[in-house]
Amino acid sequence: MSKCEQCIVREFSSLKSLSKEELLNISGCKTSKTIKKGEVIFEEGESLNGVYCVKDGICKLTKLSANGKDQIVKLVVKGDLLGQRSLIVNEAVNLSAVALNNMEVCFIPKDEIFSNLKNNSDFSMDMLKQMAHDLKESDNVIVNMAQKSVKQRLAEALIYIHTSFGVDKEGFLNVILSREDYASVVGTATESAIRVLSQFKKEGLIATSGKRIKVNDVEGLKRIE
Amino acid sequence: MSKCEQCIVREFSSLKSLSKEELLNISGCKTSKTIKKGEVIFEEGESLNGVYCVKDGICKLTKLSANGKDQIVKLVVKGDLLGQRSLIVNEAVNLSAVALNNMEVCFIPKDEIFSNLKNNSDFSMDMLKQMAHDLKESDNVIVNMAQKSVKQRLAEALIYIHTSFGVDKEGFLNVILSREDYASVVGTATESAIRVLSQFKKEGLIATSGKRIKVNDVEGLKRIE
DNA sequence: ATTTAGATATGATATTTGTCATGTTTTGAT
DNA sequence: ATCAAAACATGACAAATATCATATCTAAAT
Repeated sequence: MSKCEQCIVREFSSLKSLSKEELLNISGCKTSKTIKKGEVIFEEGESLNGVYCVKDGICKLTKLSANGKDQIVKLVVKGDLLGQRSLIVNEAVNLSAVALNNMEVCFIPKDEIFSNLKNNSDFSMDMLKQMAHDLKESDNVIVNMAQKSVKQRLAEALIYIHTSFGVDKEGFLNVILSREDYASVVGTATESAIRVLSQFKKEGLIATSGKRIKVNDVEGLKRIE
Repeated sequence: MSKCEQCIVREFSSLKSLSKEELLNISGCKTSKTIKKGEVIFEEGESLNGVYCVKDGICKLTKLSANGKDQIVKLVVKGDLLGQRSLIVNEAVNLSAVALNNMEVCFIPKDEIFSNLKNNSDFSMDMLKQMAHDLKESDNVIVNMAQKSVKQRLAEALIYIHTSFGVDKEGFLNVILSREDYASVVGTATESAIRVLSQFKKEGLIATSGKRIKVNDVEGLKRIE
């Protein structure tokens, strides 16, 4: 079993303040897991007995709305933890996590996290910082949802994915979402998302090949009203 | 100067895990402040050197959107802390705080908070819990904004204010918001908010007297589609 | 290579929401 | 009590978005 201490992901994650001994403890009780594209890591309402540390791959966090549609609340990458929020308040998770490509995750049991929170104030602080950051992001999302048009939201989603997750050798976005997923990110009907993407394509702001999307003109997307 | 130890607000707030000594320290360096209805406590972009503990009154947290409209992100009551998020990540505040009625707040300097975070893991834990809770709330708001109609959002806002902040002897909501504020809570045009409220009134779901609103039929509001 | 379900695309139309104009009511200051 | 400014209200219309229908494309399974 690989050691957490040597995991490249560690330096990006909230785990960076843990000492060698603490990391060894985690290594000893963690379980690695491979998750295939499309598979569910956990589902809204489930109780988790620990957190997942994302070693590789990308997943979406979704929440089921009253009208039966899924809303994508966040995209999660390498280095992020999954499930820490619900662990801390000791509740069932409020979001579902679904892999968007093949993933490598490590499951770290609850007790391990709590004992480190209790004994290592730097770790607590990092966790606090992570949550404070997430909270700020959430505030931004709320304002965007409330005040911007579908076109603007979709343009921003494309820019966000472009800059945060990067592109492959051909220039296509590394994160591949279905049109339905895009609709679910910006909170609109699938047809509306398709229409707006078609328009962006006509205007040369993006190019597509199947479900792969290439962002040609970030500045142009920023100017969308 | 009044002592934090005796402050009724303490038991509701994240400060509840602090020891007598820690509270005495805070008492010694805190400053009490009276804030009048409509006054700004802090503005988006400002740097805070501490947090505000709300002793009495209600305020709104708003964020200016790119189109120049304010979005109300959260309503804050007795017992809540203001500014802890920005303190923890050491950034300027991302929201403005404006009093909705006369308020009593205490300002607690940064160092005091940090030293307690470092030395009292229960306090850190309470802070984490508070943020985890806020994060869950934010997720819910995001989904509602993205998936529900203005009518539904306004109905839910009324229910939320009704149940969370209560009513006066005559049955009117304790929190008095202008129509513009309601629009800003649900993310719509002021005229739209006015129209929907008028409709709710016609349907007998609410009653109004000036800007005061009485919720007559919570169940009816829940059924709004 | 063929099939076929699912995804993407687009038109037609309905519904929701925003904007502008204008009138009325409320509120607070004098 | 009076007045002005702000808040509230409502109509008419425009724009954005959703919904339904249907056609085409794509990718995975046989």
